[in-house]
Amino acid sequence: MERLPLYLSFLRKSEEDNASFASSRDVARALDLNEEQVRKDLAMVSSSPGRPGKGFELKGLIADIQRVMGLGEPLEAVLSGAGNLGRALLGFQGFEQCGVRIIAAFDIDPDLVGKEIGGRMVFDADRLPLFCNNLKVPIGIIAVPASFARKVCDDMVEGGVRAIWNLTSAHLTVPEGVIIKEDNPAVRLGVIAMELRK
Amino acid sequence: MERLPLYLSFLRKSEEDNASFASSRDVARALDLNEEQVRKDLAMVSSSPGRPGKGFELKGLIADIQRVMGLGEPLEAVLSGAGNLGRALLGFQGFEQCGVRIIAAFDIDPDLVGKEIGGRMVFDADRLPLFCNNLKVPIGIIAVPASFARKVCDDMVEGGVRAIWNLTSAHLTVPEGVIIKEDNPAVRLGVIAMELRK
DNA sequence: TAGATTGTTAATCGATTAACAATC
DNA sequence: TAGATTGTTAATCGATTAACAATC
Repeated sequence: MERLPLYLSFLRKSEEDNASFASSRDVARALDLNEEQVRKDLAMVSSSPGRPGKGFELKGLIADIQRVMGLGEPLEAVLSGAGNLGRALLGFQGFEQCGVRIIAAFDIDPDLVGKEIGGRMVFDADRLPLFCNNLKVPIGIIAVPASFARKVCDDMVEGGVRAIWNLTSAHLTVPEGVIIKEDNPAVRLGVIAMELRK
Repeated sequence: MERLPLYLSFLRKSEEDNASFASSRDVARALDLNEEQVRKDLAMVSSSPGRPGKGFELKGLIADIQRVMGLGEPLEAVLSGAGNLGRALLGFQGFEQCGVRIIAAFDIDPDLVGKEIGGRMVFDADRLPLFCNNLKVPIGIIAVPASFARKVCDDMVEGGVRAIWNLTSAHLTVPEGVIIKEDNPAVRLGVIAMELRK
């Protein structure tokens, strides 16, 4: 699944170069992947079979990947925490390309509440549960200091959010049925360091 | 490997609570992991065997994990890009706990160069290769706009950096022997969205 | 001795890689 | 027909999970 966005961006680039077919080998080389793996992935998502000797028809393949990724109708997300990390996310281009749109931010800092950052309004953190409930927001992003993560997570669950992306160093437990993905930056960098030491 | 920091933080907490032993089950429950998996992990890193009926001795286990993670002598890292994301990383507590210390930041913005952020100096981006070479910095972090990522990556390789953490949406190819880890935020959030759609 | 928890060995699983016949 | 590339089937691999005898 995590390779789909990579495929998509490469295939779009190829299309701009006026190509009309792409072979697994082309894709694999451009993205430093295994050719067989790419072939298998593309066969999974493609609705029409690839043409032996030529590859996959670009237009159809791009449409298929977009369909699988749910593009065109991005899922909405709220962001809690409008500090440096939150602002970085609000400024990030590319979420829409991956099927997600951040529609609002929340913070407890009165100086930030009411401001607009990257085109999105910052609301008072207290209003997060009601906001999510009313708008049926399915995704929550936690970008607050670790000590507030537990509270924010609870608020999101209360608001009916179905998936949470936790960027803090706090470990969060959520009720059954809620998806949580923890991306602790320190852990990710730490793994690189450990690989280096070996 | 990515579980080691989690173990460490839980074990430290236990130690503060005046416990002297921790069983695999205790750890597994606290971190929502499989008991057998935890046992296997701990057996891997622990220099002294666990005590059947009691668990692992906290003090020794903590020391062992720290040793494996290389704590006490964190690896040094440079950060390229002192925008919102860069500043978030500079403010992040917890990298040291994972064996890495960011020692300097680099940016092309003259308004930022010469400033200090989170106790680290911001240097002109041009000076990155020389800086890394002189100080034998092993790790580089890329937090610039995607369009600059290729150039920054080349600079880091030129500077002798041996591992790169790429936080942009650009796909980077590096020479053999250099470790690269790509954490495209849009991809990570996109995967969550795809899981949600299923 | 009894109970809890370990370490080890085997089974399972999903993902990746390899091999090769099918086909445009 | 020949060549390139596909789709499929089997082999490999690493990680996780399960089972159970060993032991403090």
